[in-house]
Amino acid sequence: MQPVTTRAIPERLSRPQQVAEAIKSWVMAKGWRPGDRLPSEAELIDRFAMSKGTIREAIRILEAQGLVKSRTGPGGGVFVHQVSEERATALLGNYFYFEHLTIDDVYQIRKALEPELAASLAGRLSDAQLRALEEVMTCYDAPARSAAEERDQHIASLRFHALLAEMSENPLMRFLIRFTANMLADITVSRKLYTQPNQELWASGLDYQQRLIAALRSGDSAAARSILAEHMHNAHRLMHLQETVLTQRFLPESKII
Amino acid sequence: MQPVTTRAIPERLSRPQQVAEAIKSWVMAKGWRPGDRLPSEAELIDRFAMSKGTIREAIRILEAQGLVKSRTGPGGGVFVHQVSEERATALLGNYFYFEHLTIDDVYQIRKALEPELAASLAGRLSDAQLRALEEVMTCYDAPARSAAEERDQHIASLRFHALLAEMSENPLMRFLIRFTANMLADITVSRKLYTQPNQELWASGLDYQQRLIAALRSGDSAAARSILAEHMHNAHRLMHLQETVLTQRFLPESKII
DNA sequence: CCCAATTTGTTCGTATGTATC
DNA sequence: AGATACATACGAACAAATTGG
Repeated sequence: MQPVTTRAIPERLSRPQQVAEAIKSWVMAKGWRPGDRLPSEAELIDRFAMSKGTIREAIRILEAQGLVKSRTGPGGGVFVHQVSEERATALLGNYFYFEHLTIDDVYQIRKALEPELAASLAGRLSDAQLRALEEVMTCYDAPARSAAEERDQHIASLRFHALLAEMSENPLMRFLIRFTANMLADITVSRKLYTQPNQELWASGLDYQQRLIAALRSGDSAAARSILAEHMHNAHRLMHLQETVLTQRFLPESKII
Repeated sequence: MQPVTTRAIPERLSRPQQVAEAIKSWVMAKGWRPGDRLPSEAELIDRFAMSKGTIREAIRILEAQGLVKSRTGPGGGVFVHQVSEERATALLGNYFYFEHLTIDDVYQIRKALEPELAASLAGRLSDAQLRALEEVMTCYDAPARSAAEERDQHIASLRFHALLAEMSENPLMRFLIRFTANMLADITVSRKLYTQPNQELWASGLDYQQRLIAALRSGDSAAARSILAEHMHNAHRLMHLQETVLTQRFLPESKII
């Protein structure tokens, strides 16, 4: 038997990673905010006593995380950058490239969150906001007559929900609603050819947005909650009838509802 | 007046970013899975006709996103890697370093998700899983007598919820419950010195876990839902009494409940 | 234990591109 | 147009880590 040399944890970070972490702590400690400029490459090389290549790799790491952006030219350099919603969505999306999600998974979350969102917004929206919601609704006035039309309506519906989320003051709620909407928008409908669009089902949800906006305007949060809960139930059922499946792919950063 | 050359969008990607995206598409197209080896640095240099430095920066970008890992030595190379929950948590946490979250924000989500989680698990857990939950509960048998003890109980409670989430078959639910728990664990309790721990409040929630486990065992999902809803309400109220505040910092990848 | 092969990791000098003045 | 200040890119050499003989 050999005496096993227990290597505490072989999880040593590469030097660029160490430098990236160091810069991150530095930014935090100094309280630098988006727009502030980090020291130039040359200064970083001095301060960390690392070569240009290593420093550059460290900066790439931070850039990939969305924390900095760099510009060339005079007055250029590396700048602290607020992580964008797009970047955060893409990065989290990568996680679910491997942890496969089903339609049911996404709808379990939507069913829990969306009614709560609606309830929390009731009576708190301005006229301008309510009008903006009504604006997005226009493409709903008729039931879909083809699979393609139905899919378009679904996408439009997701946009409506994303807009609603945008009106929440809760950044986590905003992000999650929009993230799940993006996951659903990024699907392929592989419906059997003989399946007809289910008109009654959409008809039942046709006026839900009018009713929702009325509830939001009057401040009836219980009504808003139940209207959205009912709609989620219908939408989920419709996806099942369509035998919709989630595609597996890395979300491009650009694509956002 | 000069004829302005309208640069469509100055969002040109740097070459390492282009290479990183190309590799990502390549992995997707080839259907490579975690553990599969990418071509060696030398081969990538040939294939993309880029310098070593550029290729390495591209690999660093993918590594920062958690998509690949590289090892030195013979048999080494760059390998496709499943994005870990820790990495995903850290990356999403960066987003909320700038989009400040309040306790209320996090609890609005928890209040919506946790009862739904409990309901979905009722009647679906094995005896071993139920016993594991009972195991974690043990540190709850007495009300806290100091602020420190109360905080420890809170952390333990978060661990209980994380364990419960782990039993869900919904990867999105699993991630979100654990993410929010991590956000809450990463706080400082800045309580006024003269504030005493609120014993009645904890006492009211003392046996909630026993009742929850009973409901889970018997398959009573309505009961499970309402028990957890009630507990969330109490926990949220307690946090307010403690004047707890969320700290703003970049979450280290290691720290997971 | 040492040596050799393989692959990533790091350094440095130089040159190029880009934006500002 | 030219000078300046900055990031960006390249190439060759060397270092470190891992594996197998």
